[in-house]
Amino acid sequence: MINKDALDTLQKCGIHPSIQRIAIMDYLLGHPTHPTVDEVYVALSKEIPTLSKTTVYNTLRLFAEHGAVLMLTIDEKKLCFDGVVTPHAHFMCKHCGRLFDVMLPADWEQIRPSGQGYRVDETHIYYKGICKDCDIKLNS
Amino acid sequence: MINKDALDTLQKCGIHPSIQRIAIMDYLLGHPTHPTVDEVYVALSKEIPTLSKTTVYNTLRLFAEHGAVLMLTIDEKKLCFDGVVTPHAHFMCKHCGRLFDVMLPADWEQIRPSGQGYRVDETHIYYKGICKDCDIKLNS
DNA sequence: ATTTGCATTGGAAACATTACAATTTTATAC
DNA sequence: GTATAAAATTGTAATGTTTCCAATGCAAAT
Repeated sequence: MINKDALDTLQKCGIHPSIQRIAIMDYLLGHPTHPTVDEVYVALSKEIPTLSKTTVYNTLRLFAEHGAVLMLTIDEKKLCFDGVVTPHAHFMCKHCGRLFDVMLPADWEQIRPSGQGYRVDETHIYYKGICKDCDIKLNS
Repeated sequence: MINKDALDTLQKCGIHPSIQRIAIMDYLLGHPTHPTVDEVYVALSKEIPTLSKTTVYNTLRLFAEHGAVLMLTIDEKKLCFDGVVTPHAHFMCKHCGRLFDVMLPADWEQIRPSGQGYRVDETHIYYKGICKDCDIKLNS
């Protein structure tokens, strides 16, 4: 049952399930490539021909508001979504544009701005540079 | 001479100065509030009535490419610019939307993606939550 | 079966960003 | 200082993305 995880995630986050919502969550969980709204829309249009892009926008925003997905604003040209919500950081290759998940030391989330009265809900860490593949290509 | 710092910055970054470029850099240095393209444009239109928004776009992109300013993609609704390029982190208040500068944790440079062959050029750290002012307002 | 309240749809509108050709400004050479 | 070439700026048009909204569809509750 491929949709089981998707449904579980929605329920755990208090999001009312629907065909579209399950399909979108399922797509995110099955494609950990940080897709954009358009990528999700194009891919799912095949299974759900009536799917509206507005629904994808609404649904992904809803998911993000409920903490069911992460909204990534790393690349200024495109907004990406990540179905993996366990704490991790990202690396964006400035050459190929791909976005990678990276592990960080276990305690990095404890690092906080101190003494200014900020109530921190989310910590975001990302890096930009050149990935391994592109580094090899560029040096050959 | 208010424009001295702006001119110095441009020259240090190898950017050919012009009236518009100096004014835009001067504005960023004098307004550490992380303005958007539009805010810069509206503010500077008063002094330079012929200023084109295209110029503001081109100039800020040029600055960012030369490392003269930081492009901040923290808020998905708006792209902001920061004239302070010394390493620091940011805090965005989800209630009032303001963006604050915060000190980086002392050991931020230790926190790196390790062993995956990534060549890291930039490190970005930011937090989201509720700022002191809004926290007080919300609890009263 | 009817009502009520969300969710979805699709087209239109709003908005942000970029492309480009014309113009102006600045730099360089004479 | 003038002529020439190069670069920067401008304004409009084009593009692309995101949101709005009214109509429709669906599902749970009575």
